[in-house]
Amino acid sequence: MYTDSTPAERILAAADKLFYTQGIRAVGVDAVAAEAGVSKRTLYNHYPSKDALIAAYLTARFKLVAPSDAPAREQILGYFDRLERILADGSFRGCPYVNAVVEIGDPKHQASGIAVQFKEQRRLWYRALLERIGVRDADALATQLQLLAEGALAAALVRGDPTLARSARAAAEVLIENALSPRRRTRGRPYKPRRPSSTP
Amino acid sequence: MYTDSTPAERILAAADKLFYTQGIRAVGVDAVAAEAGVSKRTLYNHYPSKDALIAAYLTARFKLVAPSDAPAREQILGYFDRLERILADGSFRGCPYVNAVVEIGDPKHQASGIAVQFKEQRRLWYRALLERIGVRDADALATQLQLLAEGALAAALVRGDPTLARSARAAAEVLIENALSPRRRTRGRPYKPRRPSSTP
DNA sequence: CAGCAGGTAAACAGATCGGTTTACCTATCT
DNA sequence: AGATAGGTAAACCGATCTGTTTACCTGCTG
Repeated sequence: MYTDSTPAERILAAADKLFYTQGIRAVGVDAVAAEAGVSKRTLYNHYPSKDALIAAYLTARFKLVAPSDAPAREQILGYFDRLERILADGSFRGCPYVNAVVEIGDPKHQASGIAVQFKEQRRLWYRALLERIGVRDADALATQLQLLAEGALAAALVRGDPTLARSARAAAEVLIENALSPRRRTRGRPYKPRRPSSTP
Repeated sequence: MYTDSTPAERILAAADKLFYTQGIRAVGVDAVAAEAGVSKRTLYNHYPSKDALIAAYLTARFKLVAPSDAPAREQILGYFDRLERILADGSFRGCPYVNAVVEIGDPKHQASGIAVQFKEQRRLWYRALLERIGVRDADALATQLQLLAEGALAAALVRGDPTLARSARAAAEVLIENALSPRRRTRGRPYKPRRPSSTP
């Protein structure tokens, strides 16, 4: 398995597959070595510890969104479309960074730092595109769009429903639209007398 | 510790504390028994297996949102305010249901079903309130608000930033507002068939 | 050809896990 | 008083985990 590549590459590919699909704690180094078709000794020659292998696994997942010259708004919404396909994939098992933080527990672990870096990098990707669209407060909106995507990942993991990406996309459209249109109303909105609460 | 209560209660309280703050897989049954001030034999008398204890732990966390006769909109936004306090708490460690699904991995495990039930129950709570407000498509909006809350939990776990709850709340306000106001025509922005973009 | 870097296979060490068993103890109820 | 239910404490079992070690093998390269 994973022939035609260096041992280090095969080990990393095996770790990626097993760590993601089965969980970091559920997979032992023996299983990674076996999947890579490599002896345990060789694995420890390339990665001094399982923690180092975990860090390498997370760093290798650190892929930038492919740059595109499509309209910024389309790029953002296209990301949510891609998300739906990711959620529908049978091997989807949540966000690898969130999972790593959950599984490892220790916030001092290197994995947590890598996760934070990844999330911030992606947030800046949103923000740059939103600035090109010319929305109000691109920074705050970037955070909100990321919350939607993050929520879709977590919720789809629990529910197994890929269409949640479409819900997130629809919400993202509303938020972007709102940040484009002229301010409509001040925050403290007048109190509307509510109906008698007798009937739920 | 946990005196003045039955053994079963003490065991459950200990499991809740340890499972949530340190993770399900990181905590052994010996640790739970010790924390509960109970022998391992007694623990297994009350819960036949660790899996059963996990299920009991998740079920016990199954708390309804306290019913209130405050205006529905206030209740929803108040929930996001409470969320910020939860995220700011030093012992916050993410959503216990998502964490359990991630840590256990197996979708056939009882814990997954409990998690799904909890999420759906909460979604229905949103939906009932939204219907009282009289928004368009309360069902879809309930899902979206839940995505925001879920995203805030996951993002705050990796970033450690409680103000993400405020970002989620602001987004929720916009979405609710949008679902209340009469349909707006998109300003000269005709629908364009979306084109899938490439890799993450 | 000699040497060596880097590989395999497998045993090993020490720890921890879920779960069981043994032996003993103590409060309560008829 | 004596049986019983339910508790403690601790040893034990077999499996599994990370990481190390031993012994051997193989393909380059000077």
